[in-house]
Amino acid sequence: MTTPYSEDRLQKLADLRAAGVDPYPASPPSQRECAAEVLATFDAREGETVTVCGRVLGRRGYGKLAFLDLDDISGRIQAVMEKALLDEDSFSLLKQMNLGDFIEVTGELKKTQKGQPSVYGTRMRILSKALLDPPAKWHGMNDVELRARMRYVDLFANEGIRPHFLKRSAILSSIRATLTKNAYTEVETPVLHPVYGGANARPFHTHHNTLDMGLYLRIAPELYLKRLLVGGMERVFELARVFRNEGISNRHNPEFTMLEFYEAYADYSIMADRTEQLVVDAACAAGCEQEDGTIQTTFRDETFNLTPPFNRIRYADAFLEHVGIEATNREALAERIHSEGIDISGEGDYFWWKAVNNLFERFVEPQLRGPVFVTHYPAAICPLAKPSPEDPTWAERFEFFLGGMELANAFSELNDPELQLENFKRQVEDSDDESPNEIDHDYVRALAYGMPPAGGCGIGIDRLVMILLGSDSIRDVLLFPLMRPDED
RNA sequence: GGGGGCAUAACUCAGUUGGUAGAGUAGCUGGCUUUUAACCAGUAGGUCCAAGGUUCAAGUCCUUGUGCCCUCACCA
Repeated sequence: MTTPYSEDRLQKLADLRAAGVDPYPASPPSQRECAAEVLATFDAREGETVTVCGRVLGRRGYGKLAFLDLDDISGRIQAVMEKALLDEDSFSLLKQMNLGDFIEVTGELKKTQKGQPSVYGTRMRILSKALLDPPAKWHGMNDVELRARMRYVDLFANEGIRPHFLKRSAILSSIRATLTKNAYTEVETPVLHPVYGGANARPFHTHHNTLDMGLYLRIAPELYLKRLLVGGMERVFELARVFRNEGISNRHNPEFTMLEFYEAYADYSIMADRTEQLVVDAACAAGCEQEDGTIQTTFRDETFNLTPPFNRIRYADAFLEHVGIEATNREALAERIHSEGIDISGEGDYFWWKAVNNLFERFVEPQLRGPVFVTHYPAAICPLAKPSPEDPTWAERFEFFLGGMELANAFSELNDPELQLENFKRQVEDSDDESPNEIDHDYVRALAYGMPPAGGCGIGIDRLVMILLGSDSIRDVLLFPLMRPDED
């Protein structure tokens, strides 16, 4: 999509240069103030001379007078360009200016006849000449494809987009604050993994030239973060960009952000407390607090009450309620699995419970509007979780559901190196294309040095942001979602 | 990967049973000293996503391809 620059803009650029004006000057404005700051203090400062900068997004011109709307991150301010007040060079510059250009205006704070606080320019300077037209001012840029491909235009042409992404940023800050407040340390672990693990997903492959070795982009930071528990770092978290070579949908992007946090001497239940606090704090940071003190968000036409505490139910109980069969009733389940046309693709516990879980996903999960913690998952499908002491059929694990989506997944972390090795071996034997096909022996060795009992949790941050901001698609909360390149 | 939908000017969109391409905004020219979607007059702007096909004639119908959207599958 090569868009040739318009003739007239190129002409104006040439005219500027011919007049000895640098259209892309190096020197920054010396005493620049932002629009919101000027407007907030306007009444007290009327008559003062200030300098404001911004992108020209509106212009209403007269013969010897023009009104310009200057847009900066804080807001918009009107500059009045009156021939009688401006120096001659500045007034003639108006001719060479287009919508979309960045300019600097110095002038006196004064209200217009209609009472609008404005800067009456005495001097103007071009800061950056735009060669492409901004989208139509009233309609903005609507096409979702264009908006995502050219987010740089979306951000300035569509109202509300910058605040929207600033809220995502506020949620991330809130997460860091909540965890730091609880004595967690933020860490960074490798993105390039020689062996992939910590989740079931197909990885991206890459290659290191000098070492001549294959590498994977991480599908989860889990196994490295738990190595840190072995090393004695008791509370760690990582806001990790992870990569999964899977389908793309309105809730899946090949790279996404996952928060993982691990805490020694904690278990899945304490992690549920932490998750609750993280979600509540993030919701407040996103502005979900209501006047009556409740915390609410509306996502896909459904309103969710995030006022703590969140419900907790057992997997087996939810299963019985929505499927109508005891999760341990093998005979009845076998019949149901068969009648639903679900394949049991192999022998043994793993495949059996995978089929049972298939029923759970199909009949229970859609009912879980949330916020709700589902606890005690079948141990056979939880190779990294500690089996429950009361009944090893179940693992000390929860998944957290909100807005009909799985948002978080947590365990009491398995720290028995021999059991872990067994689980890894079974995983590799049963490898069905999704699960890791190689054993991470270094991780097992780390466990053998002793890992304290610990709880760990992973939260899908993009989905959390979607729900808190009421965005229907993951693409609306990613600045640059993955797209096929357009030909050009 | 399966099914469905969309693709027309820089942006937002019209375009009838197939008959030779339209508007608003942005741009350009002129006018205008209080507008805020400024206004008035004029002007310019198109490989109708691409390639084939049917037809006297295709933006419109058919086939294939490309991109995006929705949906199902997959993604614990």
